Parts: sequence; C-alpha cells; structure tokens
Amino acid sequence: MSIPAGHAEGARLPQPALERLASYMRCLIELEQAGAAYVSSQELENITGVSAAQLRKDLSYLGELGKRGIGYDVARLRERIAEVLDISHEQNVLLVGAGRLGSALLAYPGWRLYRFRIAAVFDRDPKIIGTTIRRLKVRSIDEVVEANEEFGARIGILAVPAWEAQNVADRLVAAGVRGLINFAPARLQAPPEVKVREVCFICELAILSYQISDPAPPAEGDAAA
Amino acid sequence: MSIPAGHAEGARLPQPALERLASYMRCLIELEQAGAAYVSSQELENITGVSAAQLRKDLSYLGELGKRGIGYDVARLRERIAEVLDISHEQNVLLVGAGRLGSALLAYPGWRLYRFRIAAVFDRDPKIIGTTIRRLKVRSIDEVVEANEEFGARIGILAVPAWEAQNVADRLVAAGVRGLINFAPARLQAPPEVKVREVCFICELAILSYQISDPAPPAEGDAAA
DNA sequence: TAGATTGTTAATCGATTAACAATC
DNA sequence: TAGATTGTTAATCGATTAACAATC
Repeated sequence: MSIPAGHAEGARLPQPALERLASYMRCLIELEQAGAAYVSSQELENITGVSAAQLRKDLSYLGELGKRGIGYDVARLRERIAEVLDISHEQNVLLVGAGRLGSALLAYPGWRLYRFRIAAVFDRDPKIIGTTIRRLKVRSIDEVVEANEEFGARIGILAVPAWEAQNVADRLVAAGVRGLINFAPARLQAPPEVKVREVCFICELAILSYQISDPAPPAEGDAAA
Repeated sequence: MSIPAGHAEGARLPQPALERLASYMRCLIELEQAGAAYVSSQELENITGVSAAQLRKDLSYLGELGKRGIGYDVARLRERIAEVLDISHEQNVLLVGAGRLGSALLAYPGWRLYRFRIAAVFDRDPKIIGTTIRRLKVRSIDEVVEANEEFGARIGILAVPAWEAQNVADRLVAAGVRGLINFAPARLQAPPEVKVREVCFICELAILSYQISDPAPPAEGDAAA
C-alpha cells in the first residue's frame, strides 16, 4: 500500500541493473548489521564503486524509496530489493554433487541471509550416498524427481564433474526446477523456459589476466621497439 | 608476422566482448578436442547462444581470423584468443585458503587448459600448514611475500572466510599480485592498479531467482485480480 | 529557512544488430 | 564458377551520465 506500485506488468529490470541490484544486497546487509539507519547514494558509491547517479537510477526501478535530503532507509531498501529479486521468502534449493565443491557450498555462510535453504543434496557415488554432511543426508540422484515433489525447489545447483553435468541437468529439469546454477565446466542444454547461469572460475581468471596485461597484448614479432 | 597487427596500442576490448571471448575459449577447446578443424560463426551461435553477428564482431577485434566461405580455423582461433587474454604462456597463481573451497579449487581440472598453475597454497591454520594437498605443501600465509619472489604470480585467489579477506588481500598485494579473484563474501579494498573480480555465488542465485519469478514480482496488497 | 539528496529528464555514449560487399 | 561465410559498415537500440527541479 505505502510502497509505490513501480513498474507495471511486463516492465522488467534491465539485465545490468539486475546484476548490480543483487550485489547491493550484500552491502546493505552489512550496513544493516553495522546499525546504519540511512545511507545516501554517495555513500553507496564509496562502498560499491558504482556511481551515485547509476545507483539512484537502478533504485528508481524499484519505486521511490529514498527520502530527499536524507538518503535511503537501509532496512527498507534491503527489504525492497529482496522483494523484487523474489528472495523475501524462504526458497528451497537442490544441490547435486557432494564432493569437495558441494561440501564447500554447503558450508557457505550466506545462504540464510538470502533466504535460500539447501533442502537436499544428491550424489551418484554409492560410497557417499547415505552419509551426512552438515546435518543433511546425501541422497541418490535417482531420487531427485521424487524428492522434489516434497521440496518444490525452483533452483538446482550443479557441483558435479563436466561429463555428468548434462545428465544431472536433465534430471533436475525433470524434477521441476526452473533455474540452474552450473559450476561444472560444460555448457548445458536446457529447455528455453529453464534459465541457466554458468559459473566459470577459469573464465574469471582469464578476464583478469587480460585486464592486468600490458596495454598492447598482441605484440607480435617485433617485440622490442 | 602473418597475424594482422589488429588494434593498436591503447585500443582495448570492450568489457562485454572480453567476457564473451573468455567464454568462447572453453567451447573452442572442446571443439579442438573433438577434432573439428573449422567452425563457422553460425555453428558457434548454435553452441554458445551468442549470435553469429555478435561473434564475428567480437572476433574481429582480434584481427582477420576467418576464411570467407569456410569459417574459422579452430586451433588458430583458440590460440589467438589465448594470446589476447594473455594466457598463451604458463602463469603462476597463488591460492590462499586450504579449506573446503580451496581444496575444491585445487582439484579443478581446467587450470592447465588455460595455462594457469597454482604455484603455492597458503593458510593461517597451524593444523593445516605443512600438510600436503594434491602434491602441494600448504604454507603459512606469513610466507606469502617471500614465496612470491620465487613464483612471480600476478594473480591471487582468495578462498578464505569473509573476516580474513581484507587482510589476505593486503598481503597478496604486498606480495606483488596485480589481480585478485575473491570468493569470500566481503568487498575488498585494493589500490587502483590492482584489479579485483568478486565471485559471488549467492548473487548468482539471487539473479536467477528474479529471472524465474513471475512477470509481476512487486505484486503488493491486491494479489488476486 | 538553508542544506542536502533524491528522482527524473535529456544528452551522451557505447554496444548490438542487420545487411551486404568482399572473397575464399 | 557458384555457394558460403567473413569482416565491416551504418542503423538501431539500450545503458550510462550529468544536470537540476522537486522536496525532505
């Protein structure tokens, strides 16, 4: 009621704005924990590196949230972003792969702050199935479709080797997830209604490698000049 | 010599093109392993989802690499992208954090394909220091500056808890790295000449959550209509 | 009120797309 | 040659920026 209706149906966020909004969450959570009541776009610029103008533009997609002369109510802004990202209610997630990476993900401390809950962990290895990691019993991947009737998870995370990724993706889709986070170094095929986000460690390194290389990277033949 | 000089000094890749180029690498490596000699921009569109026009534009930044009527020489294209990303020679990398995530990263199978080599692993925990993970002895983080005199790594990877991240980043910078990959859920301060790439799992989930949410996410009050 | 900061507009900037001449 | 596909151009599209009136 008090929250402005904002963008009407169909009017969605520009992709770059969406990605930045997700990154503002972390920062707002920290500010809130530190007890900050209000924050200005200028202060957010100092913290995030995103310009104040850009920040205000991004936040304006969510409605009129700021107070002129004051700034943004930290808690209210965090809530509103969470609402738009659809992470303002608890959301079950399925994790496939209970190896090193899967275990590391299970231990990740941030899930709760974003209201995600790893509801179940699956693996293919009989030696791992049945064991318990952080209070969660590892199940057989064969049970994933049946299990998700209970959990209703919309997101599945792939932490499996590359050669198993497509098969696991197909099973997760069959289990009804609508989005996949893929940590495996393999490109996934999925039906168009299922969104896939590839997390590519090595690509990050490669991008960084370019960025820290000296200005004329393709120096060929006559290197000295 | 035979390779066109391409963009002159200072003319660098647009950021979106750079990020896509890094992602083409994986695909080209797979094609090469599968024995493909040539690939057309249309075929790459089918594999990567990036439009043929966009692909040709991206690749044109690297020089004239294709053969009209034929397509691109897979091996040559991969080599050229590697050259531009500055991953055509072996590159040492420092890893800090030998916990679950650090171990998972060490086990990652793709490093060699991108010519990265984890030269050394560091941790703070005396119980872990001195142990061996995948043939690599875990060293004390206190040794990082001295150790990198030997390794000359330009990139450091942070796989440590959030509260240690800034301190570790400072030490890595002191050790002479020019780029940081940060897996810790904390925003890092670094001098402007040091590039930082944040890898944020949970942000990926949040973005996906938005993308799979129903078109009118901020339905407030009158939900039924 | 005076000072501060938002939300929005219009201008700028840059990226994507489509089309096609060049050419293998 | 005829068919195919590139590399590049120009047009379109969308995102960023800067400026400022609105207003707390």
